[in-house]
Amino acid sequence: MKSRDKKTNDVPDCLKLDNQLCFPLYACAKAVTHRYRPLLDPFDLTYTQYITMMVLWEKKAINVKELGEKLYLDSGTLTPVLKKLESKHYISRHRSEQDERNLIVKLTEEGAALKEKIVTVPEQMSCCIDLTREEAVELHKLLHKIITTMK
Amino acid sequence: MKSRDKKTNDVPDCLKLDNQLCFPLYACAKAVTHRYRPLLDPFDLTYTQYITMMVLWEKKAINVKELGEKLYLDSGTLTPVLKKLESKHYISRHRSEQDERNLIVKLTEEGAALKEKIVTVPEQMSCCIDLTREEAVELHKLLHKIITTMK
DNA sequence: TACAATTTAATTGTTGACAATTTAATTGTA
DNA sequence: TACAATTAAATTGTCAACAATTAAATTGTA
Repeated sequence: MKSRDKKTNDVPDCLKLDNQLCFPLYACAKAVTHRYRPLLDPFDLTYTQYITMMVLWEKKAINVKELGEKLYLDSGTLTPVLKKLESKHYISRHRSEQDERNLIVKLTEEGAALKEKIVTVPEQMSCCIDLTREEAVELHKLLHKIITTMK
Repeated sequence: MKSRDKKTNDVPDCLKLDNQLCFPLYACAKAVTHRYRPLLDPFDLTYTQYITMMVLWEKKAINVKELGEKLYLDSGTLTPVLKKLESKHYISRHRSEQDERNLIVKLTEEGAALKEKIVTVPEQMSCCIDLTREEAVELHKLLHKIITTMK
């Protein structure tokens, strides 16, 4: 029924969009990110800028490399994101004095203060993801399993 | 333990990257798409081009609107993707004679032939996603639940 | 110490994603 | 029929993602 050669409409099952795991994953990630937009607009943040801020709320100072490891992003993506956040006065960017290769990113007061206002965002998001607590935990577990084995 | 106000390191739990569902989703989708790259390179296809071809292998002719509904993409994304696929001679693009607003996308012979060669790709992918059959089914179910409730 | 190797960010170039707008064709209706 | 409203795709502009390369600082070692 699900072998490679079994065909309906002369396409192997494994080449059908809906039989793949990757496509729902891709579609779902886009749909969720999309939902963030109206929630983040009032704070003048994009989703990528938001997750960058999340790292900083947990860790006041961090360099680009370490930030990239947490977010799975490289400096090519992060440099412009960080410059944007700096221009919004949410973060500061300075070279480390010990090692000038490192760029240290820090929250500004304004950036730190944002944390208090923005807690409504994850609350609103979890509302519109219509899963039970158990389903959410299960999904989280499965996603992490893939992420760790992929790395 | 997981209330909004419960804090460790003075960040509410709900604002921690790893407590969110959206971030693992985003990270996982990127990791999987990334894995496609070396598999698709020999066919000179990007992931987006690949899923576009998948729709066409199932449905020989389709217009941009319908294609966009299947892939959750708009014409702003699809127009350049389709032009690229056309330049690679995998598809043809023609206006419908009945309604000139519609652009009809069709497989070329070369594009149709690609299907036979590319079946190894989903096979290789399913190998490197380290889930049991049951886990994969469960993940698929959960993702679809989110996608449908989000739309 | 000198200089090769490594490390860190930034830059460049390509592709993707999407909002907002534009253009052209078709449909609805006064 | 005339023309307003709608529809489909393309265009424009912005941000994101990532490979590959570059520039600068640091580290390792002959």
